[in-house]
Amino acid sequence: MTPLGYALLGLVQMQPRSGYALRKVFETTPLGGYSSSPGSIYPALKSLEKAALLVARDPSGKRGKGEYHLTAEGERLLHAWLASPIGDLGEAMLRFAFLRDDDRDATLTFLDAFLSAAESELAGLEAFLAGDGAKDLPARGRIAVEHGLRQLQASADWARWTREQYSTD
Amino acid sequence: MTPLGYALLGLVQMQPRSGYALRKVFETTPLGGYSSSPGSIYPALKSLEKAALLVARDPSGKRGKGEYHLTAEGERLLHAWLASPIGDLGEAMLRFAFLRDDDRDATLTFLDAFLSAAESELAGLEAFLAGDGAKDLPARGRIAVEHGLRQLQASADWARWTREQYSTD
DNA sequence: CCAACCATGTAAGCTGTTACATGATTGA
DNA sequence: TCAATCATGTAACAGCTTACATGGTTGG
Repeated sequence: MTPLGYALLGLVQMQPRSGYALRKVFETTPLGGYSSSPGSIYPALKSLEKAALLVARDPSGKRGKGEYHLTAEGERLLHAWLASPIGDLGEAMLRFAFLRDDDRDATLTFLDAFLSAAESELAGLEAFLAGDGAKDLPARGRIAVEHGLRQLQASADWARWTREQYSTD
Repeated sequence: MTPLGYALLGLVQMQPRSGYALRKVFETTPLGGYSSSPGSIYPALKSLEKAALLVARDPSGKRGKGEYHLTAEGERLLHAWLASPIGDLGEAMLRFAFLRDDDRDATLTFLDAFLSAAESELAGLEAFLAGDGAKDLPARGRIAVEHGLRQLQASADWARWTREQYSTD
């Protein structure tokens, strides 16, 4: 399963949509970073259908092939993904976008894990700068790494800020 | 040309290196994000060689195939890339890492362009949040977009901070 | 001498990009 | 009626990932 696949499952879970409607979401929102154009979305939908994670139903009138719905298996897979340990921070943000709105516990757990991951990556970059590995990079490389540090700090800040919004205690 | 290709050209321009040495750089620095393992690097080197952007020379002793050097064409292409207009910010950071250390003008030009690009993306995200496009995203989607805003702000801050370091006036 | 590292590759498979193709329907 | 948009696809190609394969050399 690719990120695009999970994004499609997540959008369909929010509400059943046709392939075209899904395509539009990617064209008109920042989700667009995960795809572009029919050439990726339709084949991806087809493969999700073949894997029995989605089904197309109820063509209204005779146009198109109807709207996609999650199968039980698709739902299972989506939730497993949402609950899986955090690896890549970018993928984690995609997951966050599809976390259930009402599940405060899952949200807080996620944010804690996200924060840990960001802090651990931060520590890694700092160790790299402190060590001698940086000698293989050009002089500008260190400044580029500084950019990475700031990005990770922003991620960590976001996690702390968001956590406060969600914790009622 | 892929980002990996440019990264290889840039590293070779810094100093001639063998395929193995290049591989090590990717394994031990944050540049690793652009590649992984022999399966991508060696084929990429081969294609750069076939395109006459790199040549392997001077096998010291009989081990390996020697070190890669830039051809005139390779150097031309690398510099064209370094000077090209900024599209993707991630790719732009890779370029920054390989900008010539002594070229203050190019650096300042780059940083200005980078800042503009970041600010323009910021404006885009803010417009998206203000508009009605956000209705297609789940509730958490807006908070995820907030993360994107913070990332772009961090990029813009980095550019301003770095610009100050480099401007002597 | 044996493990670790030097050093380079190949092959299968999946995904995504780009570009093209098709036909229906709606609004001006 | 003509352009735009709805709606869905296919085909060629490039690139990366994973996994496997192969030998030489150095250090303990």
